[in-house]
Amino acid sequence: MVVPMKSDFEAQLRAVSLRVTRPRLAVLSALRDHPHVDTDAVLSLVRADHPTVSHQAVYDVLRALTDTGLVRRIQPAGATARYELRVRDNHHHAVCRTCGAIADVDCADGLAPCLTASDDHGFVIDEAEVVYWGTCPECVTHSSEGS
Amino acid sequence: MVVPMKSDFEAQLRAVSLRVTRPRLAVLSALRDHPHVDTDAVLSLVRADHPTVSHQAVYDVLRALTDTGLVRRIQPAGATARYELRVRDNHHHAVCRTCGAIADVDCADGLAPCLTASDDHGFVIDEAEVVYWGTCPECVTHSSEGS
DNA sequence: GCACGAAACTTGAACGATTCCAGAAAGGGG
DNA sequence: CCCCTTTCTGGAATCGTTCAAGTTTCGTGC
Repeated sequence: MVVPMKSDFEAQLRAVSLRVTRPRLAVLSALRDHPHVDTDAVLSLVRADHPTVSHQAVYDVLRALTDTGLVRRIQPAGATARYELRVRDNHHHAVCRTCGAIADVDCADGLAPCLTASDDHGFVIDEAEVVYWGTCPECVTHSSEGS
Repeated sequence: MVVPMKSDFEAQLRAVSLRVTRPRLAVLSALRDHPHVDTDAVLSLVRADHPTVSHQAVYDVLRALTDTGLVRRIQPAGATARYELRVRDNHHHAVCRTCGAIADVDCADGLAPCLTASDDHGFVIDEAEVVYWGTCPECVTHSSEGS
């Protein structure tokens, strides 16, 4: 298993000079077990173990973790923010227009596709984010059943 | 000039069976003159000519126009929704992390880059949206000045 | 040119996600 | 073990967006 354990999270936090706190460890654990969850789901998951954690703490923690790069924020248009543990390979996401489900998608062109814009207008680009919009297998099935 | 005129907007609206109303023409004009504006800016622009237009009307119009494909909604993570007149070439956007400025970027690979995910997990993908995150020329200048 | 039904607009309130604030608690270097 | 700073708690405020009721306007058919 390559799944990070509690102690790993502790090391990761210290590595970016963040204090090791219960809420933070709980959030990291929640994200390890449930990728692509939104803030509310994180809160529920965290409270399963630590009922006293405030929603504000979860917002603070998620912000601190995204700012330091431990966690990646995904925010498809029109949906609430979702989070996943940051992994080095820059993979992208397929988002279902119907139910909002998110799946990981590896880069088509090996690494960092389209990272170099043809004409960048002087922008200094550090990341290319790709969202594949479509319909997930389940919703495809359901909609075809209905026809 | 290839800029659409009022009469063109009228034809476009009729083409998608939408009624031709003053608010709709005003919104289209505003977007023609100011690409990448948010709802609030659209409202201001529209009210310059038609002071009585309600904010709700602008939301309705923008929704109707995006639903019918006349207008494209852009919603970078953490920012409010922005809109631009839909153009056929599927171009993408460079977004400044500092000031939120948006610039059009043509596809690096000719058309529709990365539209085919390597493993789509059964998703039926109809669009690949690419956001280039970085720093715009102005913010680059300002930050280097400060150092 | 006029009336009628449906679509669109106005006004105003409600809503959900996120942020701000002040005070209490807890991490961790000395 | 203490103190200072960071973090957390609780609650209110904010922002963008949407919902709802009633009125106006578009555009088709007479």
